[in-house]
Amino acid sequence: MFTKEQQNVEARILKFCESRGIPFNSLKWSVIPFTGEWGISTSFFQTAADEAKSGKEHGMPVPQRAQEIADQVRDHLGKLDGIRKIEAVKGYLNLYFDSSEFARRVVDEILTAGTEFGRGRSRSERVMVEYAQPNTHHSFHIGHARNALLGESLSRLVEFAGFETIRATYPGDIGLGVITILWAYDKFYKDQEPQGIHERGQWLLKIYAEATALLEPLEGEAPSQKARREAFDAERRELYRKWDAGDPYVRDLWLKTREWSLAELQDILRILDIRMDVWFFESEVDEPSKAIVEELIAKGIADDERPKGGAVIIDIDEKLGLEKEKYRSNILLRSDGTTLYLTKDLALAKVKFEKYHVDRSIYVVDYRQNLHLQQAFKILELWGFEQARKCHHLSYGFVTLPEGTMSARKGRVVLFMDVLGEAVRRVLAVESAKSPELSEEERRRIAEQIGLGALAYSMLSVDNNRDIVFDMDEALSFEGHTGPYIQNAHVRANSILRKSALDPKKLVKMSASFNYEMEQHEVQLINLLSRFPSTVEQAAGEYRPLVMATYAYQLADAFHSFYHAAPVLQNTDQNIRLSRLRLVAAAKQVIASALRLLDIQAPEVM
RNA sequence: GCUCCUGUAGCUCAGUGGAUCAGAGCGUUUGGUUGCGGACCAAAAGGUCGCGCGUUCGAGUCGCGCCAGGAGCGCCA
Repeated sequence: MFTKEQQNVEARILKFCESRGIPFNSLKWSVIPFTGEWGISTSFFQTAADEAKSGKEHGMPVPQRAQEIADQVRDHLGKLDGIRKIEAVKGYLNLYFDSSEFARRVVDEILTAGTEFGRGRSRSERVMVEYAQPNTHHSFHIGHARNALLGESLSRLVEFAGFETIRATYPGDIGLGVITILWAYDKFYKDQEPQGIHERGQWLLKIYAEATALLEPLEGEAPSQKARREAFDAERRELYRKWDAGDPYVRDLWLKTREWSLAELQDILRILDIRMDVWFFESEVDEPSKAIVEELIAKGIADDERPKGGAVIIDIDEKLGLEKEKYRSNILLRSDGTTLYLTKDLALAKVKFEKYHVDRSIYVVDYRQNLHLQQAFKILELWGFEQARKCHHLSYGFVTLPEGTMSARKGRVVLFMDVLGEAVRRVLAVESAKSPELSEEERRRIAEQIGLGALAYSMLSVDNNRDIVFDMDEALSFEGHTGPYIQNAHVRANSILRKSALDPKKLVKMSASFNYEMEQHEVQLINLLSRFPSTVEQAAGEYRPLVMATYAYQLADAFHSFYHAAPVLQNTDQNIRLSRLRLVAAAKQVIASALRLLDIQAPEVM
């Protein structure tokens, strides 16, 4: 917002250095750490160090010389337009803007742009984000929720940063796990079907746990037990073979139960306010992926050991000519010719680029699949697929429970719907006391927004590569560094605006000067508001919703402090009152925008 | 054995391309008569940033080596 002033100053510093024979690299500008005033700063340590290296001796340590240069530059610059004060301290040059002018510019820009404030310039690149890849025939748990929230927040960030964004989901609708459930369902529960979308989905998860128990070797099992287990396993494998061969009975059974899971998934995506553009299914890329393997074999990249009773193998390191093991080797087709997860990912990548014409493809998948995805990308490269380099794995840590890893096989999972239910219960307990005037329906709707806000924020306020140990009390906390704290700032801002009895549209058109002695918290709030656009860019560029989560909290924190320190409606000075009302409107706008980028609702009351 | 991730306050975590941050929340302690909504605010206490070398004018931040925890490594996804 003060780029013109900044460029002007930088040009003058360059000229000054040239005239003194001081070596000059471009300057790095940053905001002055909070001092109650707004400005930018740069330092001359690098300049002084460069100078020393170039052999020009001043007989003083670098920091001292940096301070000397800063002093000289300050004197040289003299008085500048739009700059209220220049100071040289500890090797730094600080430029303080005129606070009133700065505040006016920031607030004007936000109110004029509205929801568009902070949006990046539109770019030609098309980005696909793939997330929400739960297996069907299971149920959506809290780990899937982290993935979905992370992917959705990233999508919103990338989109808002100016890229055309395509959201893609890739449910694992086939594979040995799915077949295992089909087998158990057909064998033990044929033709049964519980009522209710979520009940039905969750029931499949129970069947899965039961089935794996039957199929896993037991400690010291008797010969008869072993025989039974092996017989079951043979049935399961046979079922998979039939599915692969397109057996109508198996396919029908598969489609029917798959639909149960998809209905549940769709409902959860609706609850999370996620609208997918593209639905990929593993089963769809199953056949195409076999064709790719044939090509890899023909090109001599993969080795077909099936004639010898083996599988189709690819030794990536060898083909890449690497001495040390890095990508290792893997199986592309089982010895019976069926595909694996890796195989299908090859075909999927091709579809993404060729059918949807994307320029960049982001995979939101937890870090246990680091090697898997590296292998997939490298195989594509070996195959000659140029866009393999445009594939990025957004690796993140997984969600565990205090008692250990979640395991669908062991039935040890925390289901998303259960957490949501608990969240709503907890919010309602607080809400009925705080907002007795709300209707039952309204209260319920807001409770869900707050509960989901708490959950989403707890997931997104931790950096990608860290594991989360899920703790209900922590995830659903409403106080302090939480989603509801931020939502509450939005509600308070709204409350002030509502009580002002001013038409919001009118308020936007009015002007206010901020030409009074501002409170420190007021300046800090404006300072943070001005940083929203650069925060969007950083978060999107680094694929890190955490950056936005941290910002949103800081902004809400600044607003709460402002709220207590600076009276708005009670202020008798009409100029201050109006300036602050516009500031509150701007803060409300940016808090809402930041929350939206985190896939968190911004309620008007709570 | 190889590869990757993590180690910052009692706990959960921030700390962007080095300097102008050793920080936030929770918990603990203390304040905030009516007040724009107390899901809040103000304040106190609390850390050799796992350890050791190295690079640099300067290292939670970069490099290397250890230690500790986690993850992955051919017919699961």
